[in-house]
Amino acid sequence: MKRIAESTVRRLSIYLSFLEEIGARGVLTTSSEDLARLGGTTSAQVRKDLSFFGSFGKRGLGYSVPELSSRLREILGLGNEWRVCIVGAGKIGAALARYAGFAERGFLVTGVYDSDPAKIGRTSGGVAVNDIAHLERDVASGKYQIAVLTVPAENAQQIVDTLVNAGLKAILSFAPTQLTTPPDVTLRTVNMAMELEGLTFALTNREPHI
Amino acid sequence: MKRIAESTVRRLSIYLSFLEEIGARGVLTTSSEDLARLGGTTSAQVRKDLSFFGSFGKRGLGYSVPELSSRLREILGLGNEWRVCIVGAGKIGAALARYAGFAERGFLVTGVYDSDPAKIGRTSGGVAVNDIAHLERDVASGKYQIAVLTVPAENAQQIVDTLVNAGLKAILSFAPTQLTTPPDVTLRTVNMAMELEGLTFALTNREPHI
DNA sequence: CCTAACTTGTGAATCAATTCACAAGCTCCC
DNA sequence: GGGAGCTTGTGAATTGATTCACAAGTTAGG
Repeated sequence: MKRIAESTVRRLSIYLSFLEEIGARGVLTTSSEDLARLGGTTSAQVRKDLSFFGSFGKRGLGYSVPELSSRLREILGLGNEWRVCIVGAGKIGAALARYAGFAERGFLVTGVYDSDPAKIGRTSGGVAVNDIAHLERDVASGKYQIAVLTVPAENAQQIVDTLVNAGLKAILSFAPTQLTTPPDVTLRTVNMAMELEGLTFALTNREPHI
Repeated sequence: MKRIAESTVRRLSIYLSFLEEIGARGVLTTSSEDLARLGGTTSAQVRKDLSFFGSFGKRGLGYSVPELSSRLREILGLGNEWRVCIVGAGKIGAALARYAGFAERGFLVTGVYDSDPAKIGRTSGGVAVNDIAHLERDVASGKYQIAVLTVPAENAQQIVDTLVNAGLKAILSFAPTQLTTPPDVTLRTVNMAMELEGLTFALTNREPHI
């Protein structure tokens, strides 16, 4: 299969979330035009995005909401459940561990890891906190498919290396630093300071008014 | 000034964070090659990114670390402090309110808002929680330049509309839904479910092995 | 002062993503 | 059955971002 752009995958997520919303309201069919309006893009973009994966609509009619939902869930790999661990039992780690949105989408947080002896053995966001010394062993044994990193920037790369060594293939990092992984390991980074800087850039460099 | 791509702005943030790191270690000059290596890009990309804003280096020599840092801080609008409010005093809101990374960069969280009477009057992440009924008034009076939204998807668009009405120009949303703003209001969205779906897409659609 | 060794800044070329535009297919209704 | 009215799927065209490649500037050393 041809390489799919990250922007396309992000839009598929958006389409799916709308399909589920209108599906829950009982809507049975929709069109690329509807999906575009709700997702802030164009109908041609929607059709092009979907066309990378097949042809799911009916000309003249549009798309079946349940069918397209189910196809997108399949494409996005949401058919089965995913076991997730959170590394770093700080405030953000705890908030994520109990974030309901994860469970709804089939992401099960089944372990939290930290290096602080004061936290090990307690729970964080309803999940037991384990000693980070066991992380490599647990990942290697296949206990998790995805790791979420909420650790300080200083430790992040070393933990990534440990996870990669143990065979993990997918990491979501909240550490405010640039990380590197081998090409077969997917890494996504959410950097809040960077997002805010995007805003202050816009505030600073905007035309005074139109 | 010509329109700057969002990807360029993100890279400027990365360059700045490296410049500050090596600057703190006493390094005085660097090159586009160094910045590229650390930031996971190419030296031509670094030079092109910088060229949109001026010419900050010396041929044959490279860039002065303190000077380029200061130029980038200026470009990104980090010269002054920014007053930020957090709307939604849940777990994530509280974690963000006390996130040290914000203060370090000049982002001051000076107010938290919520609609839950049980939370109003208490503190969240060390900041007083106000009644969301006062949000519009406070924004309109210029108390904040940036709002961070950590509210459920259902309420998010309505709060965005309130903020826009009150004259706010920059919003960072953690609500898992697509939001719309007028063109003169900058909105960035961080959607954790979407990030995880990017990972499962990769896990599901990857070549078995090379 | 002149050459060698670097590194920037930037047009031109390439590569990637988005938009256009239209043939083809489907449904409904007369 | 046939035409009107939609909407998809997709090559072609366009727009946008990245990479190339090299002239021009800088330093160091003899």
